[in-house]
Amino acid sequence: MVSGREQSDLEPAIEIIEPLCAVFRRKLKSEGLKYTPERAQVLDTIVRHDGLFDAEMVMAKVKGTGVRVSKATVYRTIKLLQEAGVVHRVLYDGDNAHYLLVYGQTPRAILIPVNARGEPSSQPPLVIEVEVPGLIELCSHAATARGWKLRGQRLHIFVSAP
Amino acid sequence: MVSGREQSDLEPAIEIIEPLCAVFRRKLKSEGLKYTPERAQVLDTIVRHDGLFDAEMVMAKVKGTGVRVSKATVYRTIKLLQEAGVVHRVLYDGDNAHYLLVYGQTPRAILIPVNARGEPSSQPPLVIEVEVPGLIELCSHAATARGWKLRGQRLHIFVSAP
DNA sequence: GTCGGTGCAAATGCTTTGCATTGAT
DNA sequence: ATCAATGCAAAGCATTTGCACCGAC
Repeated sequence: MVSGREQSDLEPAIEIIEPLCAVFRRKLKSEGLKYTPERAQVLDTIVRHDGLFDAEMVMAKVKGTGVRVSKATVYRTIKLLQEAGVVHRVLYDGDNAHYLLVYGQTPRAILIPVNARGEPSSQPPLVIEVEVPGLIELCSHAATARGWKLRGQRLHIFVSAP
Repeated sequence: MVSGREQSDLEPAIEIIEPLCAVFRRKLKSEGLKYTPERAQVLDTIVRHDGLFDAEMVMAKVKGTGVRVSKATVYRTIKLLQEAGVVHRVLYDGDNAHYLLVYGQTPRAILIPVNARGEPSSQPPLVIEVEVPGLIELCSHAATARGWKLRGQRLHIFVSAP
């Protein structure tokens, strides 16, 4: 039980929307782009959504707010957010792209439900925080040993019903 | 320098094509499907290719062998190979699906070159074997703790030029 | 008042599918 | 001989783009 939280899946978002918004606005300004109500609404919707999301989800949630945003703008805004480093694209099955809001730390792992054949199931994937001791050092070593620089890592864990 | 190997990128494939082919034929037979020259050629081409591949690569390589195989058949065969557990689909950027030949063990990690912005670069990803001590136990624990069974895991390591 | 932004619809590109013909068992 | 497989071309689908009008700076 978490103390002092009324709406557990909304509160965390509120706390981080300001810095994220600041990063986004800074990126826009630095490129002579504009902070429009549509872009604000898309970012807000994404921040309030916990876990992975895709363009369709954002479309649907934005529609609920009364702000009208087109498909094209959703895609265009997500791309801008990626460039700002606020959103990462995560592909975990064959249908469509999913995205992940990141603030500061990159999340540790994604649980991806699959069926017995290893095909993605209809269940949504789950972003989890798994502490893998020494993982970053190990990845960093693997990268530098091959002449690269580590930019990030993500662990995909495929799971099925027991 | 590897001793006793004349064609380093072809030899390993030769050793494993037989068991893989056997698995594939067993799967086909068990479902009343047929082992056709086209399917044989696609599997052979994939086995001879080291690392990740996509449909286009297979198309191009098959074309070089003289056996004529259509795009549709390549896709259909890859799907069958996935069902047989011989090929895994791996998505690492937004353009098209890539696949990985697996025999026995699941490979450890994939190095994914990205640019400074985190976007996928034009460089092809690299399948590497990284030993992460305790990783499987850790994934297994993360899965079972949430009521799932571990089916596999894959580490994506994002790298860029130093 | 200027650009850049938006919505719409058309375009794109990978992947899948319907259908008539071909071929493995 | 039968029933599935193939090739082709058309269909599907997520994502992108061109363009005319709109609005943030």
